[in-house]
Amino acid sequence: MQTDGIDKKLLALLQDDSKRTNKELAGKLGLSVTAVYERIRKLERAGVISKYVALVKPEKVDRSFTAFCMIKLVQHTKKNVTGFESQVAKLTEVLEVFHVSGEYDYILKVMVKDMEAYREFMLNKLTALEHIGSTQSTFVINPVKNTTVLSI
Amino acid sequence: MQTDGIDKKLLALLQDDSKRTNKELAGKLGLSVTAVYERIRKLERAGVISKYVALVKPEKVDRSFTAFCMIKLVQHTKKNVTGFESQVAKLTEVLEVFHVSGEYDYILKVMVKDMEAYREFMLNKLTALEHIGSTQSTFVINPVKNTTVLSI
DNA sequence: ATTTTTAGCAGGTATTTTTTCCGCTTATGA
DNA sequence: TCATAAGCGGAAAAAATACCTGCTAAAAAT
Repeated sequence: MQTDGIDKKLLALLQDDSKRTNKELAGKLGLSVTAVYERIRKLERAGVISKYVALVKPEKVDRSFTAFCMIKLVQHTKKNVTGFESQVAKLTEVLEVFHVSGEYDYILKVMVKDMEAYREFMLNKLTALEHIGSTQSTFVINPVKNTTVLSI
Repeated sequence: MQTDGIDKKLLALLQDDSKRTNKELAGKLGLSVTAVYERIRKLERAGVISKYVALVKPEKVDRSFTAFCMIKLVQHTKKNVTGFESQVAKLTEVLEVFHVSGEYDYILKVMVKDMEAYREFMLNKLTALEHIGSTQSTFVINPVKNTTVLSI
């Protein structure tokens, strides 16, 4: 499918606040409510919009300690890779996992309550996984920006 | 405010899919529609739920090339830091910016179309910023997990 | 060049959902 | 023990979504 300028604006608005009503969107876009409705349905069906979610403030639920954990595997067999990936993806403290180029194999973004919780996470959850060679942790001093918005 | 077990379940459900109706939530939680409605309002007012957003699939809008960019500043004066932070936060290609401990000062998550777009971004946008000492880029080979859900 | 087809949109309506109101019950504290 | 407040359920009102019909303009076909 192709997205025109109106679709781009619509996506920007919905990425910023998905609770806007079709009426409000129609006003901002200069369209009728029906037109907005159909454009949104089309974007959903095409998979451009993958889901709608509520975002929770980390500090309100004791998850404001963020760390990046870089990981090297011991050996890169296919079995090791898929095994490690499926296991690490299950850890709820780990919000993001990326297989990356460079010195380390994986970058993990981990969110927990505090340093003590991070220590426990490393000890009992992460290093309990098989195939891990070495790790290196980098701690977030200040989250300057953290958005889900893709500017299109 | 304090959140009980039902609130935790409710937050889990809304973080997964904010389009669930109060009726559906009421069924899953064993409450009335009104009770669900009031719990959600309370979580919103307390700032536990910060916002509702639509998530867009990167590959559908030509933003599936992801890189982490580590940055060192030339000098750590307060002016440099706040200047750099406010400028880098404006770049739409940069979804996340963290001031971190360790060898580098900042970690950026950058999403663009492809390597060529990344090269242009580095050349024209990022290194155009003042105060940057050195950078190091790490490229994502495979995004294994990428969620916004805080498990509470 | 003319007709046919299709895509996108507006207006109206039915359906669903959200929001509000009211009263009941239970826990809390004076 | 009584007063107060918090949380909940049910019902009604308000609002939003989903659907239907028909119009128009652009694209495709003859």
